Amino acid sequence: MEYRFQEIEKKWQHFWQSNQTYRVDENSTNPPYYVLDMFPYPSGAGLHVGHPLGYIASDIYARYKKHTGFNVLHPMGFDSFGLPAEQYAILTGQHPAKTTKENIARYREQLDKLGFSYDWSREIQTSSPSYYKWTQWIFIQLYNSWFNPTTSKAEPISQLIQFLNENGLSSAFLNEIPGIMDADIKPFTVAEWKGFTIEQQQNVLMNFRLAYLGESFVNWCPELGTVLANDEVVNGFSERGGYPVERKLLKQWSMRITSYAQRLLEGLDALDWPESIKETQRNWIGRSEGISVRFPLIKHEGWIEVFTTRPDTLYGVSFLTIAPEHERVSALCTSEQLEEVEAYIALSKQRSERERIADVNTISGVFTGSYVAHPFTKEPIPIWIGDYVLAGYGTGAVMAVPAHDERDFKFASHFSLPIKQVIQPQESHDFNLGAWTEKSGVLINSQLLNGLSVYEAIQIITENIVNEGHGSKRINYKLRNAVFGRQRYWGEPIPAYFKGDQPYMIPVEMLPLNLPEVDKYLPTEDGDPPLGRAANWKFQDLFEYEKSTMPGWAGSSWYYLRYLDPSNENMLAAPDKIAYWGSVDLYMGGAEHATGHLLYARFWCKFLSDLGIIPFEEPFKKLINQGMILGRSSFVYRVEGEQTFVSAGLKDAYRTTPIHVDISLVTNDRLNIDGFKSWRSEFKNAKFILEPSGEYLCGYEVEKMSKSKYNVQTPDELVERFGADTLRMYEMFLGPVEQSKPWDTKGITGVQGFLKKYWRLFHLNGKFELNEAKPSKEHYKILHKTIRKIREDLDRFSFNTGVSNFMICVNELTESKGNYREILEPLTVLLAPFAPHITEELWEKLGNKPGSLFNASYPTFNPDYLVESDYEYPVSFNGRMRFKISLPLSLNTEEIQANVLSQAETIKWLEGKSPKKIIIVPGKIVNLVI
RNA sequence: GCGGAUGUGGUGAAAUUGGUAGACACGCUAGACUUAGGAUCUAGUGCCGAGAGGUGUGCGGGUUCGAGUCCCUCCAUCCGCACCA
Repeated sequence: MEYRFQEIEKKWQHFWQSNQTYRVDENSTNPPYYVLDMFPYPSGAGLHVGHPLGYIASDIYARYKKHTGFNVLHPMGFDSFGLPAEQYAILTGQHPAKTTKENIARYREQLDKLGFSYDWSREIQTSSPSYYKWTQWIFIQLYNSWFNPTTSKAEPISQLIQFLNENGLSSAFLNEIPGIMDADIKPFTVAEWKGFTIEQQQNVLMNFRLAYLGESFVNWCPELGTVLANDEVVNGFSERGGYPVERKLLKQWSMRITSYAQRLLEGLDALDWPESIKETQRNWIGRSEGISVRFPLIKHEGWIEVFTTRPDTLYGVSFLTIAPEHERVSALCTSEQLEEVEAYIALSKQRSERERIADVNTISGVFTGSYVAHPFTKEPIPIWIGDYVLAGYGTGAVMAVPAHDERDFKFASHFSLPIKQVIQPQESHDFNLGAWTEKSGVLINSQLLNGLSVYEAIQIITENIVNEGHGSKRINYKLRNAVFGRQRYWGEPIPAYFKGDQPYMIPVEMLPLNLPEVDKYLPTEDGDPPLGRAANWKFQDLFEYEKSTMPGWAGSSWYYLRYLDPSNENMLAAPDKIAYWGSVDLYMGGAEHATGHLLYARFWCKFLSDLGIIPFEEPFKKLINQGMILGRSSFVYRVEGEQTFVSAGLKDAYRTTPIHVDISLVTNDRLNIDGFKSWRSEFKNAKFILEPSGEYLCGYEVEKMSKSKYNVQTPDELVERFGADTLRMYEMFLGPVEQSKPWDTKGITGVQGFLKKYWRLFHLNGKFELNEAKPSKEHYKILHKTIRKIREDLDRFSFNTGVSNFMICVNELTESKGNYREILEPLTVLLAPFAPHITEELWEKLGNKPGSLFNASYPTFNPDYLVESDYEYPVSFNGRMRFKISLPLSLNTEEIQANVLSQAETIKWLEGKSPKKIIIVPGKIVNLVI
């Protein structure tokens, strides 16, 4: 009987759906296990074969866990707010909700065809009000919280108010608070605090809130008409769409993620994540330990504070450089320098972020005319302005030590400023060519530091700076607070309204704040975001609502929690359900979210944990990044000036132009000529120069999958031709999940052949028929060897070798006529996670209850069946294997040696010499050294 | 520049702790069955060599009885960050 995969797959998909086979709840005595895929954004293009790669792997693992006695949560949903749907809406006038709904339906249909074990009763969509109600709720909690530096935790803002009532705000306390460095807030006493107006007090509190409205330089994308977070900007262009991005000073809703910088960094160590992702996050957080040093101004009040990690070079300072945006710039600029400085600042304002990045090597700057005094030598040091200093990092000012910093060196060389050596470098180093930036060498020209190593000098000078009141130790982070408002329509409304300039949160009982209808998805004439078009967009008909919406990452920052209790109307998820399932055990998804989603989700998780809503600090225990699947484009070669196409093997004899051809017309590089002719009218009368075999061979190239390259492979088409089980196994067979690889259908027939062969094991003369006798030891051995390997493979997520091991097993069973019920029944359970449809069918035919396979327990490996009496020893001479000899495993080292030495082969290879040494590892190898 | 990862046949790859390199699959070659199929089966297939044999995991070196695996130098490719003081 033929393996009719289409019939079988349809039958079981229908069965699973109508019987709710994959539904899970908390009423189980089995331990819980949570397997999660990064939910997709439902784009108009649908899924291509790259998307399911991770889904298949996690589905196999989830099913495996289920078979081995876990209560497995394996949900799926859609990240359904976002720019593409809105861009499409602007073009067509169609409501984004409509296209989103259609796209979700299409995705769902494609996913269903692949036989995933998702519990769809838990489906969530970030754009549905019942979901974003809780996204808004979390936002309000963030607004009502601050980060207490003493406890390193988020606490209610009411506790801060109480603290300020009792203590006021000291500069020491202010210094300790991570994340508010860039805010302009001054210390005050209790009396001053109490004397503030309510508005003044609120303005102070705004500097502490974890979700806050603040003025800062933001990434503004004019084309998209919205601000973007740092991770949404790639090399000065928007990640979505690739439009230019500018710096702009704007009042914006932001997230004080920098408060959590230290905890986000520390938390990484314990995570079972790929090293590259952890490293990327560490890099993005960018912790650096150093000291801030105050250089007193000459002829002005106060000082310039710089941040440095190299205080050992303090005696090598020859000038200070401050950022063009530095707050003291205009005050410090003397009248002689005014014109030049103003011109420079105007120029650097004009330069977009993109230009600055593209133009790193151009050195520009200007002298302010003012000086500071060196804290120890009291020598005057000129203050320069340079745009290589970033306003947003450290103090926006650096002490320039040209001899030991590459950028300072270039700046000094360009403007002929002094270069003062304070570390004796390696002899070979030439100061005409560049700075000595190594942290090695002996200090010179540095008074009390002379003769010390760099490390010692850092310790001593730091102590002196602190003791003499010139500065304090400081830790800086590259991580910036994340801009949270988007001037777009298709996102969660920010649940705030305004009385005058003061924002207020709407009461949580009134959530959700529904996304209003608008006539157009464009900004208003006054430049307000699209929500400005909504009729009466006012709280209680009086106070204007916030018009920005939340960014794409808002909904995805906590969705893993909603799956635990998706329809709860009273809280984001019930505490007992959160306690039962816990955090995600296995998270599967792409590496492109390293600094976006994965960092924000960790931030919100820590916040919710501080609030006591969840009992864990990290959302995802183990993370696996599935690799990208690249497209494999096919080409035909048109002879120049003709409608003649020459096969790839013969093309070098002609002058040809390669043309992309739709990969659906190509099988194993062979062109479907008739299909090609009717593909496009211009090829209707095409002529062909064929290979001697009579075939037309196409050339190929590996590129990104894209419509314009005709290399997009949809899973639907392959499911149609080969079946879902074949596609599932083939995607796994391609190679390790973590690895990127080109898509190539070449090998898929091999996997299909395997399933056919497996199917044939159960059939004799076209009928389902098994050998009911007791299997031989040999057959048990085949089975148990496979059980062991498959379990090992699954435990280390090595799905590709798993598929291979199934092939080996079926090959061996076929060869040895091992069609015993006692062998094939456990094998069917073993294979079920990989190929759920064919195994369900055979499971039923074996006489089991339909649909019960999912709950069957996984076969266990019995070592007794693998006990061997003999072993084929490889015998090596000088490490090179020459021949094999089968010996009983019971032999000891001496007996093995005696046996090997008596072999004719051994005598031949010894060539009359006697071995210097004989290494024998029983059960492993024999090696003779001659 | 800094950080991470990866280099193995014609191709995708395997080799979990140092112990038979290339499992499994594609492709290719030859053959069988065949009114032909994108079907199935058999044999072969790293490279050089007629063979004996030699040689072989990016290059060069080291440790070891033994290295794809450990150590050092270099090269290439991919990814991330990048004027971060």
